[in-house]
Amino acid sequence: MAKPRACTLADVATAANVDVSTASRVLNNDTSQRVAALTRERIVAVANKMNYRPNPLGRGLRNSRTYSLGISIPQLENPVFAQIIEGAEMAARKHGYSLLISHVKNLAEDPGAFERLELMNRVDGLIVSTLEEDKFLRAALARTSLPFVLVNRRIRGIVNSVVFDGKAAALLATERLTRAGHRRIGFLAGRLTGFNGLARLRGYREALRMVGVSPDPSWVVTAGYTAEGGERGMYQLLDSSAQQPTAVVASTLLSAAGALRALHARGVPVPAQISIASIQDAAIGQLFYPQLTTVKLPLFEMGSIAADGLIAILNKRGKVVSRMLAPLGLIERDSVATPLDI
Amino acid sequence: MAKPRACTLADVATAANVDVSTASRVLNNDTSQRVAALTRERIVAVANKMNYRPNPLGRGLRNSRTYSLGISIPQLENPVFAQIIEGAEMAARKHGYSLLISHVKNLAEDPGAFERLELMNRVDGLIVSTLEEDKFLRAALARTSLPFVLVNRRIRGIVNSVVFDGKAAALLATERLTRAGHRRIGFLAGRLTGFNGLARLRGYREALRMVGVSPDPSWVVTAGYTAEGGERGMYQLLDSSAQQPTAVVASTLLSAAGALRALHARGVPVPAQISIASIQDAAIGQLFYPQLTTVKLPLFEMGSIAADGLIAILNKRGKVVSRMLAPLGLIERDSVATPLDI
DNA sequence: CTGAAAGCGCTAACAT
DNA sequence: ATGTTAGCGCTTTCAG
Repeated sequence: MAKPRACTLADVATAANVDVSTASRVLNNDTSQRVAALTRERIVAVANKMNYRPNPLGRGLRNSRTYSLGISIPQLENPVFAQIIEGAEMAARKHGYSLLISHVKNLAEDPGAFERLELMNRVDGLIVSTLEEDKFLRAALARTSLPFVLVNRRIRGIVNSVVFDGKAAALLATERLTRAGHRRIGFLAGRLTGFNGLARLRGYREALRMVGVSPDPSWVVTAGYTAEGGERGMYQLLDSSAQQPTAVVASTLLSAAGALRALHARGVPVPAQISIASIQDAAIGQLFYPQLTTVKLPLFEMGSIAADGLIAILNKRGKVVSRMLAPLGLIERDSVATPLDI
Repeated sequence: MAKPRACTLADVATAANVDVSTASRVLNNDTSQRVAALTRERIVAVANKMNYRPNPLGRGLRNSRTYSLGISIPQLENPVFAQIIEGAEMAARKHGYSLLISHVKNLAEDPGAFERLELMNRVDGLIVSTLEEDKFLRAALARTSLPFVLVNRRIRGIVNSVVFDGKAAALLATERLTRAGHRRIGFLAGRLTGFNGLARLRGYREALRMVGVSPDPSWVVTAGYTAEGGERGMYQLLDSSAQQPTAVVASTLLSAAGALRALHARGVPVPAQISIASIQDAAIGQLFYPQLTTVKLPLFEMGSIAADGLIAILNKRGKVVSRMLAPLGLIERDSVATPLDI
């Protein structure tokens, strides 16, 4: 109802019969100087009644801060990133920060993306989620002097990062398959280099070793982070191996979906002939056919921890944020069955 | 490479041996006062060399503008909205604006969402995409004095809106089905009130009339905008009608996906026994099984036109933006076949 | 054609 | 315990 006329600190101060500086002190809980309890209450009351909101521009100009964080996301259409964004947004808002979502499609071709966020948008810090190779990420990061934290990525020499335990996640997914009786299990890797790719590969291998299987190298295939990659990878698995796998672990939801598409195209029944378990979950996992059995990841938490940590660093309340979160467990749906030939 | 030291207008002015006011005039193409061609070139050259970017805070404080637009989105996980966002972001960036994406889940429970965007984030204008009922939307809009444009929504008394031609889209989808020979066609409506719901319903009816069919009311079912809604709607269609439809038009991708799930659960083969055509397309349309035949919508364009128009209004270069865009055509995939009983 | 100066809203060092 | 003041970076009268 109340027409939100721009109400400034000066308005509040006048109405409360104090100087702006006093009002500022009170409203910022400045402890360095005491102010009479009565005055304080009066100011707070007036500010509330007038629905005062500090102008982030004035405040930002003064403090050289914008109270906004940038989050760089590689795929807007991928629902998995929506969870990271939601987590980051919630945490940012809790601290009075806002979140600028930036769709950074290709760091290799556009290495100035972060620099733009710094120079043009003046965000105070960066939450970086990316699928790019290390060298491109490093190059883009080198162009900015902004504090940042990596989400779902760990690279040498960069300490601020929030990741999930990829090995544990892959182990969970693969174990689900071995538990069902599978022994010839394919692996759709995102990439076979770097922390993320390697961790998941190790989890996959360990789960196989635990049941006495030494994985055939031809079962491991690079599929990238798209449905097309998953589809190609699945075809490769179907065509190349003498001993066709009876089950597949997919590194991401999208590659699992792509694999499903390849399987449908070939008329391979899932899970009757080939089972699939995916690392990563999102609501659409329930919309594929069959509905995907997945490992649920703490994506929301990663986003919120990254934002929390970044804000702590900005406010000198923290020095680093380096976390590895455990997967949230297995979501049993319909893409896993016992192998035919057991 | 270049460490982006914060370079201010004063720095540029000093380096170019002019006053900040002159530099400001040149860099803003201020035509009200002429400045020597030589000085102008010198300033521009220096600004480029120093990689000068105006500080949006200083500029914003002075002009009471933030040069940022807010876009309110009801579902972050729904890939369809990603296209609107991308369009809006592109257009905003082209004009030097940035886009603040705000996930507004529930306007009914949180009618202050837009007001917050105005007061706390100080965006200059709002692009509003929502699935809420008119009255909640109106209530939330009434709380803010920001200029706004509705995307994918047209309601009485509000002129700024960018929509697609829902009737044409529904017609396209339904016609695809009648062309295949279907006559008993169900319709999963989002809602049966308001511009959007009604337009699509009309398109559906018209397509049926064109082949001499008067639609049975029991074929039309309200499914909302979620997969769950689509699933429920499909069950309803399957169970309630004496004359079960041989095909279904879904108002949205998500409701189509939900319908698919219901059909799979009942063991109904798609498209052999029941065909589906969906209004709305996104990349995941190719990941469902069967891959969905859809009507492609100008979602990206709607986002960019909305942003363009809003910025024009903010800069007094325009008064209103009111557009209805034609659907982008039918994407033929695998969810439509000829009916069994023809 | 260019410079000087005020002021947007806010905070913090410095008075009182 | 509270007020005064300067200044963050920018644009825009107003002078010259």
